[in-house]
Amino acid sequence: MTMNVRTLCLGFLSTGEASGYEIKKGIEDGMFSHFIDASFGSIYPALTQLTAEGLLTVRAEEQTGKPDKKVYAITENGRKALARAISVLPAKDKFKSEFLFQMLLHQFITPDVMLAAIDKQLNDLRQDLARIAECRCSEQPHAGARFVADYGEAVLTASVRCLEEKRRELVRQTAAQAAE
Amino acid sequence: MTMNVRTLCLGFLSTGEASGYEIKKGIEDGMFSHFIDASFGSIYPALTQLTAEGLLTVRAEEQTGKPDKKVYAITENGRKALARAISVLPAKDKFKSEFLFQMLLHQFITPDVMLAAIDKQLNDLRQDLARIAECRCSEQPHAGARFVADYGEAVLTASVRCLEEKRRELVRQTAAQAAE
DNA sequence: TTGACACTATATCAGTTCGATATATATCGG
DNA sequence: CCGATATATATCGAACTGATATAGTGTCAA
Repeated sequence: MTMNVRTLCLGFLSTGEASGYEIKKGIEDGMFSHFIDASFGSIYPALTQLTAEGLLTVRAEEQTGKPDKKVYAITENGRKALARAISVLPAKDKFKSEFLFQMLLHQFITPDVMLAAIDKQLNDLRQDLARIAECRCSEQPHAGARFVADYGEAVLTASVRCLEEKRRELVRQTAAQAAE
Repeated sequence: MTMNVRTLCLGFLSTGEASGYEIKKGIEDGMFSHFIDASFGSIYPALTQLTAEGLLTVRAEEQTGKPDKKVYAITENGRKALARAISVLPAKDKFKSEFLFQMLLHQFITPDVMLAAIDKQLNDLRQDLARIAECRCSEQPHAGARFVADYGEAVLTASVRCLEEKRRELVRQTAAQAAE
């Protein structure tokens, strides 16, 4: 699967036309955000390239009260390229966590730093859960959206539960050591 | 948190000396693998740089039956730099999944491609679970290792359960449509 | 015995992506 | 009127991946 920013843009635009800015925001806030991210520095060049290849069309749109924008739309060739790119066995998921790195090397940090990290992590996870719930309400829930929402919710809920237990354990231990 | 390959190497070497090759293998097979990855192309330059800065020491070791290797060990300054790097609030977790991208855009793929993708994903998840169980047995389980193992196991188990249900649902639907 | 393959080991490099920054326009609150 | 925030596009250095090169050693079947 050729999973790069190009394919991501094609995927996003398969649901409707949008500008580079709107793609970035849409990826951050919508269903894509659970498992993908992309920066302006990769989106804008990708859109220019895809347009040059005839997989997208551009249209300059003047706006009142906002800067003008370039609205991109997917072409028939673009849809074919998208279908081709995602009809391959997917690569393995990639997960990067500074938090777990910190937890594994906990002997190098103080208990209060550790507790702060856990609380931050719990907060991040709960925000993600809230965003999924929001997507469920706002977007029309076709089968694909329901799939990724259910999957994301299952994973995040399990993470929160595990972390809450770990947190209780840590507080208990710290209190016990302070009592000595 | 300055979480880059440099910090990763310092973290790995905090548990004992190793060569660049051993670091790569250790990251792939051990506890680090659940939440981090790094390539030779980033590890080797990082080790050279860290050594030049006095955070590591090198020692050439001749081997019989294998090519010679450069064994790196962390210095006192290296431990300090590591402690400094991980005593900061961690950045948010990053999760990339081609699989979920495919599932979100399921209308562009055929049911058999979808089923193959789900089976591959289930297989990947189960392999990860097996690796965690293996780490639990082989490595001496200090608190940090138990933390990341429990966390990883909770997340992966939830993923597998969710996916198994989704798979059953899909098979049921496909059979129903074929019967029409 | 030789050729294919796999493992150990280090190194480099093109291509991709991130994160920061620059630039511009417009709205809104103080 | 100033500063903050939002919309919008673009660029660029730094970091990282994935592929490739190089080289020594072991194994195993044809």
